[in-house]
Amino acid sequence: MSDPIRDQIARTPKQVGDALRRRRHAQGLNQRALGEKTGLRQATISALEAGEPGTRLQTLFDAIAALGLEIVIRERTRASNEKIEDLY
Amino acid sequence: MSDPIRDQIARTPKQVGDALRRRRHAQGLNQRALGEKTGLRQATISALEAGEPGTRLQTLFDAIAALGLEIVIRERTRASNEKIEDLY
DNA sequence: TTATTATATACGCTATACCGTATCAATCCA
DNA sequence: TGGATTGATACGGTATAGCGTATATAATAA
Repeated sequence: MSDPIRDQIARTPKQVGDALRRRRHAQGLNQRALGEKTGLRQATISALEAGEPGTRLQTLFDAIAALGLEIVIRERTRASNEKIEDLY
Repeated sequence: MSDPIRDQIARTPKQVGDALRRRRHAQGLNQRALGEKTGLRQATISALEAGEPGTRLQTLFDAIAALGLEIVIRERTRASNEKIEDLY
């Protein structure tokens, strides 16, 4: 089964931003460094991590790639429902 | 482990679009119907599925939610690398 | 505290998403 | 073959992302 530690479920841009920020910190990078790896401004990384809903998909995938991540699209599960709700 | 049938790996907006289109078809919906569920135009669904890189994150999550899906962010794996490369 | 680093925010600019509406093109069946 | 459905594309409009640059605030270390 999937790894609940390293697999981050996201249903909103905000949750995506939070997950990316955790990954970036785990790699010891600051926003400027990630910006350099992706060709994006530090301010753009800031907006992405803040969960700005208007962020472009390309911006997300630029960050995903630079952090060595990938996205999985799957059906919502009961288990993941519960975990998500715990966050509120 | 994760389900390779239902879990769709995406590293690009195009792959996201392809995955969403498969899910929509599996649910017997057309773009207009999904547009109504999400409050988006049929043309916007078309662009999302076409993998337009400028698509807004909110648009993605509107569709994700309407299709009963969720996103997982995880580290790239060797296995998933191979699967992705097989597509080309 | 003070210096340093990290992140958030601002301004003017260009590019483009998404809107409503409409049409065109392709696919599907009867 | 021909009508219906589906998806792609167009136009003028408004809203906003991301740009370079700069600064302000926040967090951390000395």
